[in-house]
Amino acid sequence: MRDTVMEYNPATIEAKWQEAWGEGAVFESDVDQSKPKFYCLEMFPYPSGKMHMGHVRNYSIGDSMARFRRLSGFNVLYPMGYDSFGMPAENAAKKIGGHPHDVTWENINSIRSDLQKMGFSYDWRRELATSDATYYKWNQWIFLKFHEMGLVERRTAPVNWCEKCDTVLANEQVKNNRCWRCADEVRQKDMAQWFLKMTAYADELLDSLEDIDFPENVRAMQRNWIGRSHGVDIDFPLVGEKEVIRAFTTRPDTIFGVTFVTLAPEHPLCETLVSGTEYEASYRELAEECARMSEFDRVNMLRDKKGVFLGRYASNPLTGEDVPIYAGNFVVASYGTGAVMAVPGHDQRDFDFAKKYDIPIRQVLSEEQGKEPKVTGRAFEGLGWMVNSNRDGFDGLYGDDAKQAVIQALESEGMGQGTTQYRLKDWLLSRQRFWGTPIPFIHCDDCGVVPVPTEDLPVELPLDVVFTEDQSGNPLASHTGFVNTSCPKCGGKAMRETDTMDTFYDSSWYFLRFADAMNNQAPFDKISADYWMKDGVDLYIGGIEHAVMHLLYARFFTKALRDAGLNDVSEPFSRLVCQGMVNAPTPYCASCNVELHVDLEGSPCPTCGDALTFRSAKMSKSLGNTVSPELMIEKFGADTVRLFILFGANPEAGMDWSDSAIESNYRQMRAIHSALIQGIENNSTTGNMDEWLLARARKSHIDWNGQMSNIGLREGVMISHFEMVSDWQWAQRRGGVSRTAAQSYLRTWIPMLYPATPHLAEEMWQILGEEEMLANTVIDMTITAHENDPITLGQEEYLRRVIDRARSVRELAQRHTEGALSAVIIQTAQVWKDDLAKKAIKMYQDGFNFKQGGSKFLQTQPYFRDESTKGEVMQFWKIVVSGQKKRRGRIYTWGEQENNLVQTGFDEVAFLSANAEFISGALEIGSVEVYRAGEGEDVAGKSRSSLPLEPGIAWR
RNA sequence: GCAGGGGUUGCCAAGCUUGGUCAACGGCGCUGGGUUUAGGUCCCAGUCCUCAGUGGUUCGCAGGUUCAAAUCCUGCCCCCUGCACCA
Repeated sequence: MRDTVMEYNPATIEAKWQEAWGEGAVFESDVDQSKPKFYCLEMFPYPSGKMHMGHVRNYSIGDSMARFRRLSGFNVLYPMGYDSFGMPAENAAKKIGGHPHDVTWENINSIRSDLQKMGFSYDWRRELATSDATYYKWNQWIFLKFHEMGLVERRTAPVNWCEKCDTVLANEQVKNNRCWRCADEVRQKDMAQWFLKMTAYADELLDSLEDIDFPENVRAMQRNWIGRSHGVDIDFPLVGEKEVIRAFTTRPDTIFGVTFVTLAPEHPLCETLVSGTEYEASYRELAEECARMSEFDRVNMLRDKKGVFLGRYASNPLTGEDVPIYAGNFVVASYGTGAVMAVPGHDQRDFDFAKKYDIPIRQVLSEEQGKEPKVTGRAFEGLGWMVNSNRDGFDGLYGDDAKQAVIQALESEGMGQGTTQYRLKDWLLSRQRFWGTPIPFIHCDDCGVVPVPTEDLPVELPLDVVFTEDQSGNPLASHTGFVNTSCPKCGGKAMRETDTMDTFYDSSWYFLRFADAMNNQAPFDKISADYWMKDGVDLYIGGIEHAVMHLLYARFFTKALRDAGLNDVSEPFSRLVCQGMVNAPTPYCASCNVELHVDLEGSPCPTCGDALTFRSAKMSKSLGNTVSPELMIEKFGADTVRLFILFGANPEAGMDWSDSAIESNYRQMRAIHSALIQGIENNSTTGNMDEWLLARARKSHIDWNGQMSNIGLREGVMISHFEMVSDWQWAQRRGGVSRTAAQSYLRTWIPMLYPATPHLAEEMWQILGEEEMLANTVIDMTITAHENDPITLGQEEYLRRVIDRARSVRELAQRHTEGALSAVIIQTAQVWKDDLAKKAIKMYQDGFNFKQGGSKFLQTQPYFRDESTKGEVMQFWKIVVSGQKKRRGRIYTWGEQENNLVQTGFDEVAFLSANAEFISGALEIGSVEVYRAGEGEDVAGKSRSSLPLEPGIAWR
């Protein structure tokens, strides 16, 4: 046995335990109302081939937490699946002339095998792939449910079209007018599309954001995205017409400053107003210019605000005053009403516009109460006191009062309506692509658009489709077997809907499916969902890139499904952790500010010819700076990779890949391994360090549990994988421990190694003689310190400090001494110092006022009356109770350990003498002399500076 | 412009919510020593300045509060992320 366990051989033990876990089905968990649950979830991967470092990081964090919670007695749900619909598979199929189904499964099988090699503790029974009909059937079922609830709408609207992806996109999926996936420019197109009415939940989505434990930036992004603003729709009657222009504003308090009205060029009224007039030509020019440009370019050139007068006037509903109507290139048709009441006095943009076109500027708010507004050459946009109102009853009102007064006046006169606007739009979820969930509707010439009856689900994607590179459009549309069907209502000939769902739909409820993944009667059972999802997924880990899209959709789904009666929970994720990126060194040109491919390492910059330096950049294929997890596992083992990932940085911080760091972590694993072996083989019957080592174990365990409970993985691992090794080694150097203590230490330590490096922990646990796997073990997390622990730990720290201080003086001492040093002389504090310090601590704890009563107390002390020591006593007292210069008095700085030592009358001389041999070894000095100051020669005058716990140290 | 997050001793990075035990955890790098046939591994020590030690100057910059500030307050500078002529 000895030979097999002496060497750390990760390949062997990792395979062994992965198999044992699988055979024992130890990670399978079911609803158990008697146990507290912990639902740990990672954003499931899109199966794009191999597992990459980003995945490794994400899942290493999750797996450690899942294992930690199991160890603590929780019933843990920890599932894994694949977000396997989507375009890359379809595009890959086109390239190789295959079917996305096959491409997808090849990738899934590859990723699954990678996941298993890392030893992640998933309940594999629950594995799912969204491209399976067993999953997407429920997508369709839910869609029909939403349809019943009135949340589904098919309507023709201008939508975002991506040419390259050959499909429409949701608003959330367009960044800077570019497709989030392929970065191709998106253009607007009118199409009949399917929408989910997410706006019906806008308020709840925004308001409940306050109650969930999301990172602040994610919350801010969602808040921003929903973009709720309170205001009022105001009707400006067209002069000489019956029609009105409805404008939305959040600043009704500025209504008396309106000097013109601006319409979006796309506003239908523009056309009506100018048609056949002298203003038509200039309007058309503007409108066409705007239409020609993509929205992106339009935004970019909007520094140049442009507008044209439309030749007509509208009247201010509160004053009857006529103001000109303009069309402006900066007014967005899709926000609010597409019309803006312009107040140049209090809106900088309107101000600039008014200056340019010579429109009057009127200030109707004052910055200071009771004063006239200042003329500053720019708009005052803050809240102020109303002035110059062309109507009684408004001047002097401020802020919300002012706004409310105006809204009330408008409402009572039927000229306006208080309202709330959102930036959030309904979710456009239809896609003109093959590899997605078919939308379960049928088009019938007679009956219109008819839902597929639930008993006919799933509407399956055909497998007999040939994909080719030159193909364009959706192959579903040309698959007659799929398209041709009969109408469920009238039985007549009908056609299937060929649009499929956005893949974000699939991931919007997969966490609920995981709660009851094998269910073939329903998407999930309510009891299971409510058990596992109570208060949401307890820990959800994934990338920040889904802050708005996935996380918003999932929140919407959970609420909508709740209203459908499928579950009780309202928020899917109670604690969200966005793990940081994994970066790696990349060639970098400082002058050009570009990161370059690793192949260019050592060459000059291809653009400017400068020498390249290195910089950390996100691992990416295009830079070639990726590191293959597979290779690393092969080289160092999964446990080392996991340790590196967890110890390298806190979950939310970015981390840099480093070859030397992973090697150092591998060394650490070996150090742990050999310490464990040494511990297991220890047969000593005596042990000087028993008490100390076990006290350390208790303290480490308490700290570790605290850190791990709060996802402080880096700190947790530092304790379990670093400090505890050092403690073990220190105990060995200081005289070793007995078999009993070693065994006890290992029984505390090995389980602590388990969350981060489970294979090694299981192996050692078994060698230790335990029969039950750690995977099946619950350990006591309520370990507390023993009463004597502070003293035990304090003494050892005292020794270390004495040695440290001796070392730091050594060099200086050498300079003052001729010849080699031969002895270190340690003078501990005089008895009276110990006594005074003890009293001072007690007095401090009793709340004694040292400033007032300090010197009076001193005078009662015997050693104070002795003229020869009086000065020293004074000085000492000051150091102890008030400190000197920047350093506080010792009574304040001593911790629990020090206080305990001083108060229990710790005998420093006896302790140091007993350890003289160790000290002389550590300091590599022949002789160690210890005595109380005054009881031996006062070498180098150190007796005076000796303090309790800080003996005077001299060299000779 | 708006919003969110940051700037800590060579690098990475704790701590700052609940001011004092913070010259400030830990890792990397570097230096020295030991172990080893050698290299590697491993172990020990050092790594702001000064000094036979309880001293000085540090935690983006400048002020302020306090007996006491990396930690609280004010202003400024810089960096990152998201949104953006949103009325």
